[in-house]
Amino acid sequence: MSDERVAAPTNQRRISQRGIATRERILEAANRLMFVRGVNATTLDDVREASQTSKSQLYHHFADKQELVRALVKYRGALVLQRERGGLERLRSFSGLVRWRNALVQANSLNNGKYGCGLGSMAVELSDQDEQARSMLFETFAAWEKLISDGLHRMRDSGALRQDSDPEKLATGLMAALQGGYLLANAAHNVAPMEVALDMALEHIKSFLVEPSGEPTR
Amino acid sequence: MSDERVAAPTNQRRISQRGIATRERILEAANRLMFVRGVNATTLDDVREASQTSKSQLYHHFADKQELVRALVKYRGALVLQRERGGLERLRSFSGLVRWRNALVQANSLNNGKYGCGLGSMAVELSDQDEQARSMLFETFAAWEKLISDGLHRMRDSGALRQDSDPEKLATGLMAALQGGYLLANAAHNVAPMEVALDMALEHIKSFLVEPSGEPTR
DNA sequence: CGCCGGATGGACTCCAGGGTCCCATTTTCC
DNA sequence: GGAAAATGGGACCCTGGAGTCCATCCGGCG
Repeated sequence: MSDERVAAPTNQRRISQRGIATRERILEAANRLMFVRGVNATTLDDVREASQTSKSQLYHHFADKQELVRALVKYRGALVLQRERGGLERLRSFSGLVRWRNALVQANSLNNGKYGCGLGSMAVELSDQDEQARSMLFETFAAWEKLISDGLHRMRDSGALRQDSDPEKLATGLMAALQGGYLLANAAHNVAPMEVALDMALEHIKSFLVEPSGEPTR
Repeated sequence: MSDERVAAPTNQRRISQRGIATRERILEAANRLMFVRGVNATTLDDVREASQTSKSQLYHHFADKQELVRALVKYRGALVLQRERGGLERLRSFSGLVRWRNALVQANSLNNGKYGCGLGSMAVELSDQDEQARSMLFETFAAWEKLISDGLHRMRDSGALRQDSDPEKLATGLMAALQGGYLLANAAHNVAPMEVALDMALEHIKSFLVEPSGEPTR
């Protein structure tokens, strides 16, 4: 592709603070709306209204709706990774994982399980209709899983996890449990399935601890 | 709402063989198209064309698109449950679970992980925009999980599974792993994550077997 | 064999929502 | 201060796609 267009915030064009702020406001509004209604069910007029901007600004900052959505994928991905970095960067012990699990469950319980995972929902909605979005989401999932597997690697290196454990696979399993948990919780409007799913994954990881701290799970 | 309309295939109105066949053709086409493109990205004209019918027939059999979608939720739910009943009804051993896992993985690998689970995708796409669809999907997931937990109960009763195992929770965990696996596989266009996720869940169940058949997982 | 109501074809309506345009205002830079 | 570009407001255009309508066809039944 010799396409000059860059998904990143316009690079060569002069851009002011005000412009950046507007762009940010649009993304923030799109993020909120598309989180609760889904991408396809959210109209540009909704976004325009919620962001207190106008059509011309939407199209000034984004070529079309697809570009806005792609920008949102980046935006949301960055938010999630930033949040997750906070919770996982220093992961060194099993109890750290439990704390991480609790934070996710609590956050989701505030919505009674509704809406699911910002990334997971987009992945389902977009994977079959926008290859570029799909691949960005894939990358984001990979980065997220890496945060987890890095933590597990640290645990293995420090002797907490058995040498024959496979941090990458454990991380993938945990991520799948998380996403599946989000999905079932959303369908049920209830966090319970998400808890069960995460507990299963943690239990599985626990089984690789060098000295199991007591009984398997609850 | 004292609305008399019933979602079920028209009950009182007389209906001919030909009519039934047409209705079926429409659902079948909608099923196919919406599976690969998603519900919202599929138009009624697409369905009309693919089913070799006409607008008047679509609206003869379904009040509007939403009703068609709800009918599809039922239709697809019935298909999945029927298929799953085949694979799970006689589940009595761990190796039966493994066979079940393999069948799902193989089916999904035919698409390189694309499209995900027919029910899971709908759950994500519809849960936030159609309460009725959401609740039907929830019921279907519950029935599906019950097929699994019934099998696990049989295993527990026969002494294969430990008495202190919780078939319902194990089934939920397995379902979450399956759905999360579908989701990640779809984002990756690759079945691998689904395999890892299912293996994790099976490993977890294995840990409740009365006599573990060897080493934990691979 | 003619009648009736369901089944069907397909043209037509209508509007939500994506996308364009033009002019006003503000900022930036010389 | 003023030209040029960025930012902004919002009316307008236009198409896709949902939903309507009616003439015709068919098949079972008296």
